[in-house]
Amino acid sequence: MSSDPIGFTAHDHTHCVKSALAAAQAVCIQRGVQMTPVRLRTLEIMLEEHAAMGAYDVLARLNAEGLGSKPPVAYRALGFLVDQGFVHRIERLNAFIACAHPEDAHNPAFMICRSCGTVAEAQAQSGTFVQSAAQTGFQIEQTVIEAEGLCPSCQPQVQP
Amino acid sequence: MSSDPIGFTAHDHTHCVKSALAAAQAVCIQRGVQMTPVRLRTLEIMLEEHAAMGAYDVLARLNAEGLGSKPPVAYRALGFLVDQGFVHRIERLNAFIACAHPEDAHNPAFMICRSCGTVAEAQAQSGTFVQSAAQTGFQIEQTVIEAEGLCPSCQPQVQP
DNA sequence: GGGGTGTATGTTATAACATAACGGGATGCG
DNA sequence: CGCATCCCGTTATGTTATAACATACACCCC
Ligand SMILES: [Zn+2]
Ligand SMILES: [Zn+2]
Ligand SMILES: [Zn+2]
Ligand SMILES: [Zn+2]
Repeated sequence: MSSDPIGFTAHDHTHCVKSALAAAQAVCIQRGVQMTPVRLRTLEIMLEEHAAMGAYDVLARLNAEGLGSKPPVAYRALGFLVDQGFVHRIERLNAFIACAHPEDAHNPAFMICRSCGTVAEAQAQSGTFVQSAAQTGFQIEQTVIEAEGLCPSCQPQVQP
Repeated sequence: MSSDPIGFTAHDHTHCVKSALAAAQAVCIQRGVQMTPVRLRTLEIMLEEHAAMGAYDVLARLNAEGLGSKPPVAYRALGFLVDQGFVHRIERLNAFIACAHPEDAHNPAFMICRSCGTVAEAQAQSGTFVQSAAQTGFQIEQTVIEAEGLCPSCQPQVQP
């Protein structure tokens, strides 16, 4: 049983990988899309790592297991997982991360620590930005909400 | 006198380039930083174009005028302009765009039309996302707010 | 079984984006 | 002058992403 950080708080992590994989497979069956070995293993890697990974990092892991060595292999698997909502893309980092709560559809938002690189997923709420977009007649299909800063662990301590 | 789209509405555009350049130069003097020829011309290009441009697009324009042909020239000039707030980076597009209202410091937000590529700049307001970030103790330094969708001109018309 | 269709993979090559590192010229200052 | 700093130019390389083409396989229909 491992205890790894998710978000910025520690949590038991071993079982959630397995359950997330099982849930994803169930969703794929329900949607009539295929969770193939490469896609499944890619998702498993993302879940185990539980951190932002570049496509080439993922590719290296896949390659080490004989599942493909060329960029399109990783990009296609990641593209599928992003389309299905199991993985999110972090534009700011040109990287990917497993969804922290894939239960239901959502607009993700991220907090990226510039010091330790940890990425936490939150919910994006519709603020005045979305309202003003609607006012101008712009039809939003997708939003990118990413905040960069310092996570609690990386902030300078006030009292020594 | 030209009339080009800014945001999603037409507007007179000729004079605002000159005034924005003058304003930027004044700000540089005030801050004690140098608005050099390469930087100035880069900003002018961004203002004239008034659209998201890749660094290599900018570089091509600079090169055509003998102002530099190698990537670092463009990236350095753009980096300076971004640091000073005259230009914003669009993460989603790996591109840059001149600030639409550089008068005062602000957190920009963007609406990106996936059909025609137009990018409009809006103001990012602190919504519940920022609040929840504060709750978790995350200290935000910078935000990326980008919406992708269809601009008014590119939406399918309801009535023929 | 043969033939058509669609999806997923594998592979090559290249496009597109970005930076490290070095050297040189201008400027300012003690 | 000697030195620091900033800006610029260039070489080389690193990093991220996709176009384009070929192959494999499952599936359905006849
Ligand atoms: Zn998510
Ligand atoms: Zn941190
Ligand atoms: Zn702006
Ligand atoms: Zn449009």
